[in-house]
Amino acid sequence: MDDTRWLTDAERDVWRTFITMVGAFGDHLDKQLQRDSAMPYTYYEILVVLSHAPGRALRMSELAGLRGASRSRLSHAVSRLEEAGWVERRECPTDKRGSIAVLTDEGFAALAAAAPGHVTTVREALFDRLTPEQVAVLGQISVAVLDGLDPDKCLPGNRELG
Amino acid sequence: MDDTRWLTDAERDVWRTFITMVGAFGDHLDKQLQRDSAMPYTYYEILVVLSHAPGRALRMSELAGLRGASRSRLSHAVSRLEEAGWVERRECPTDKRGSIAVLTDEGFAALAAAAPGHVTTVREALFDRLTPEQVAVLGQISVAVLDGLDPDKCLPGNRELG
DNA sequence: ATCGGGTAGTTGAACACTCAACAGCGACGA
DNA sequence: TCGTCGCTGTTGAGTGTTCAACTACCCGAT
Repeated sequence: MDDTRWLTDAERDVWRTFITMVGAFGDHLDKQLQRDSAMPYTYYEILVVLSHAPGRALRMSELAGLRGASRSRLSHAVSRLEEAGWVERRECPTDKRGSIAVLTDEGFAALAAAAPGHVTTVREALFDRLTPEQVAVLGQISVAVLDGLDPDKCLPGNRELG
Repeated sequence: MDDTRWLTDAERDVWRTFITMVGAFGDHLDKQLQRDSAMPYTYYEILVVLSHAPGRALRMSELAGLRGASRSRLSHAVSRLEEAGWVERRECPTDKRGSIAVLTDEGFAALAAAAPGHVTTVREALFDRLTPEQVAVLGQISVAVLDGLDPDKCLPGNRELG
């Protein structure tokens, strides 16, 4: 009664290499940002998204949607970023339920200071190690997998600051 | 004074798609295992590695090395797995500093029960969505990136149970 | 023998994320 | 007007990870 479609040996090799790479790569990214800029990668991404928004401000739920994060997670994160002086909360004028996260000048400066090291890490650990063809295929793979995970969003490109 | 090699537009698109995919895919994996088998993915992997070891037992540091985890993380994790009755700690006969993690029969049963759902999730979310060529390139990419992250290990294949 | 440096593993605090519950507000219909 | 329902955002508890000590032990050198 086992109708599970197990992985072939070749698939298993790819799978284990892939999942190990993803873990090690994520650790590498996080450690660099934590060491050089005292922020975890997820917080960096929040600052990036805010920095691209008009007025460097976004409703909490929009911010959560753009980053694929839960409202709870974002609320906790913004509280931390507020303590650091990088983000402020404002009331939403059109909807009293809402609250708006605004990137402060300090937050933008912290982001600008963190970006070169982060982008360099990404380049050295990823793009410099791949051929242009591999990069192209990686993009196709990512889109294909993402499409399968749900009726998805957050693909529209965010410009600048990697 | 900016000698940072920034990403091109095309690279940035690939990067954002890739990092979003990795996050969403990891969440997907974790949620499935947590929901169906009450364990996080990292614990599943510990059980997998133990199940392949001779006698289903490994020194803590070997286990940590094989899974790319810190000793601290592994120690906490094994404590949890011990509470669940899935792993036991034994003293190491040849080195009194050491301790040995042993997979219990219950732990093996839990792993066997969790494996089909997990493998099915991996297949549906990843392999079923890619062409054989893309899978092959994904393997190459993973090896290339992993090679760059440090004088690496943990590539030797682990057989069975995905 | 024992001293010193390195290794193995554990611990507790701090941090990040999840989950479930909650309060507050908007929108729509009776 | 008044409910009701759904949405927004926050909160606190529980879980997992990291970091920095710390203990206990092995090993090699003097």
